[in-house]
Amino acid sequence: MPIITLPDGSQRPFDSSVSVHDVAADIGPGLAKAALGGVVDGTAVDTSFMITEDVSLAIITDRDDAGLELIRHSSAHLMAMATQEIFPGVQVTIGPVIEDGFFYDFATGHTFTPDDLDKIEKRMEELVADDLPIERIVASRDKAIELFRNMGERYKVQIIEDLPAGEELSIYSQGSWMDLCRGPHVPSTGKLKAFKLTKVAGSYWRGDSDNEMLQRIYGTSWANKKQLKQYLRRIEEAEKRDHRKISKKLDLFHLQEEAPGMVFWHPAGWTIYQVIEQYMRNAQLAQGYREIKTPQIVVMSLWEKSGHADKFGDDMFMLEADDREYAVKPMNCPCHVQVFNQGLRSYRDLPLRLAEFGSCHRNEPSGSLHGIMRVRGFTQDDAHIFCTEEQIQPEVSTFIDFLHQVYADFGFTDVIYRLSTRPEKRVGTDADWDRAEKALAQALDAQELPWQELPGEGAFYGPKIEFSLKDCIGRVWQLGTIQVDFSMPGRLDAQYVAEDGSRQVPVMLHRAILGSFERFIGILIENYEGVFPSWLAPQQAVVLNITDKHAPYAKKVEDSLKNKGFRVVSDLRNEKIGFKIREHTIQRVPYLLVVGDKEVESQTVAVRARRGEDLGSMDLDAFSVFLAGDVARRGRLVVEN
RNA sequence: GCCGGAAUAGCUCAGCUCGGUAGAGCAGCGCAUUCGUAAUGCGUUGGUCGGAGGUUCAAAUCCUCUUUCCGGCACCA
Repeated sequence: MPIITLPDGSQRPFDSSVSVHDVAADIGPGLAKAALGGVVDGTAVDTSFMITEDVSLAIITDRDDAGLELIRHSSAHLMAMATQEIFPGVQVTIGPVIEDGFFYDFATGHTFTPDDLDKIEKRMEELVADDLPIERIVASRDKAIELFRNMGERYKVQIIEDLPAGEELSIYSQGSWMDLCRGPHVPSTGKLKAFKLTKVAGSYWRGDSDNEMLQRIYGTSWANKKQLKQYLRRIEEAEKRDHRKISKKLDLFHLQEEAPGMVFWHPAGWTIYQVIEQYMRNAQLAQGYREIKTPQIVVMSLWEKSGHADKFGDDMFMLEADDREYAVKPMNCPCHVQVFNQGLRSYRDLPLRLAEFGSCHRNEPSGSLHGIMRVRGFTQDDAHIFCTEEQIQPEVSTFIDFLHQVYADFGFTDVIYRLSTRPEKRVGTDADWDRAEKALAQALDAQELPWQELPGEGAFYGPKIEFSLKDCIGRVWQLGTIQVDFSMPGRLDAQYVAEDGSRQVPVMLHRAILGSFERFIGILIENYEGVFPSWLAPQQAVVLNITDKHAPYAKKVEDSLKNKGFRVVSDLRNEKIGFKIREHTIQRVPYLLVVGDKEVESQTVAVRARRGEDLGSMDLDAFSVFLAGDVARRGRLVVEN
């Protein structure tokens, strides 16, 4: 006699056990048809799930996120079925749901082409039209192994073999096709109404590059065609924000074959870079950092001593001169320890915060390069804080505050926080790690930040917090970080004299806020879609004359604003005003200052914002005050577009 | 690094399937126009088709190698 409690609190008693579908039908025929699954006491289940006792139940339809997840998961199965029908011999592996879609990894000698995707998609449509019921079968582990072995599915067998013995497994079937799967799934293939296969790519079996490569087909799937269309449009729009495209239009930088992964900054891009660097320099000074500059190229023996040669040797650019081996620095830390080591340090000097806009080079794998987000030559807003163990937590907390202040100035709010903890191979005692991880976790918790732990992902020398942001199409990029290091100061003989006169090894905190200027600017471009707030805009205003006779006045306006420190040019070309406005609007110049007879006469400028808004006429002082206010606001307001 | 795709004028792209002397728009340059808030008109320059080999009477087009880029995977100190 199960009594079922629905999300609205109402209760329905039943005489005997019922399926989720039965309950939906009892509520209404519309819901029965729309039901894709259910949530029973917090667990997602199929519509066929039998309820035998008192439970709470929510019916899942395509209006719920959970419904979309079912649709995507079942879409992955549908794709796998279609693929195996068209390409016999293809083996299935895994096919999970991902953001906005799904993928399935196949093992096959055949290479999937875009044409194949069309064929598979077509077959999927047919299978949807057949409205095949999707059924759940429970089998023992041994039976499942036998079943998939007979089907020739070697990868599935491996997956099952890794599950605990004696476990009951579920197998889902649709028509003649079946797959091992935890489920749940939608009740029939007819529930899948709007999907599209988007791309094919390689992927390693079990994510391990030592294993064979599989072929992954990605797809997206939605509740209806309209949603699918909206999604495709959203992606199309998002791709317009791509920093590689915008940088060409705005002439910010370029990359070329002769220097893969290294940026050629153009005047406009370098202006942005310089503004950011100067901002960070001032901000760090205010936070008690001291700026230093250390060598680009250092002999190998230092990298051997620091441990870099051993662990990252393959990624370092080496060179030889006068029979000595050198490496271009991949990181700044060993050099910073050299600065720390000059002279005798006292506990009174701690925490000592040494900052450098350090240019680093790493020979990153060719396939990992990506615009200016992942490059081989980059500059970090790097700093190392030498401190005592007791100072770790306050330093980390202060740092997080500082980072938030900086990100707010750049208009970033959706920060992803991650704490990477001790890896298997590590240095330092467990007690050290306990304290360091706790210090980092407490610093995050103290600010009530939502963070995710990445167990085992810490550096060998200590745990770290990563601060990441997403790019235009949702790829996550790490920008800021703070890492605790118990190892390097000792390896490189850093010491200070403690209060009791003993020699102690300091702890070192590695930290960066922007991460690298290159990646940060890449994210910034995509975030603003090239419409930079005034404080970052390469040109803050352009003076436009109506005809030649207004040129001297335009020049005067330009000079006057330049003298006040603004980035201003005048466009005195013999072109119609509409033409010039169009060009500079496309170039995203925040303010266009038009000068004609009226303005010369009244000694003003007619101000137009890049969005097209007419801000009216102002005299130069008024405009200067206005622009200065705009600049001072930085990115803290949502900018116009 | 691995799997797949791509590379043609400064930019965006067509031509490649089926080999027969390389094309458009924009930009640039010249001339005219002196104009009030997102494209004035006319004329015109410009490419050994990423690079190296090969097949062929003939290669942007077919084949091989290679570089770089793009999408994933792996990596990311």
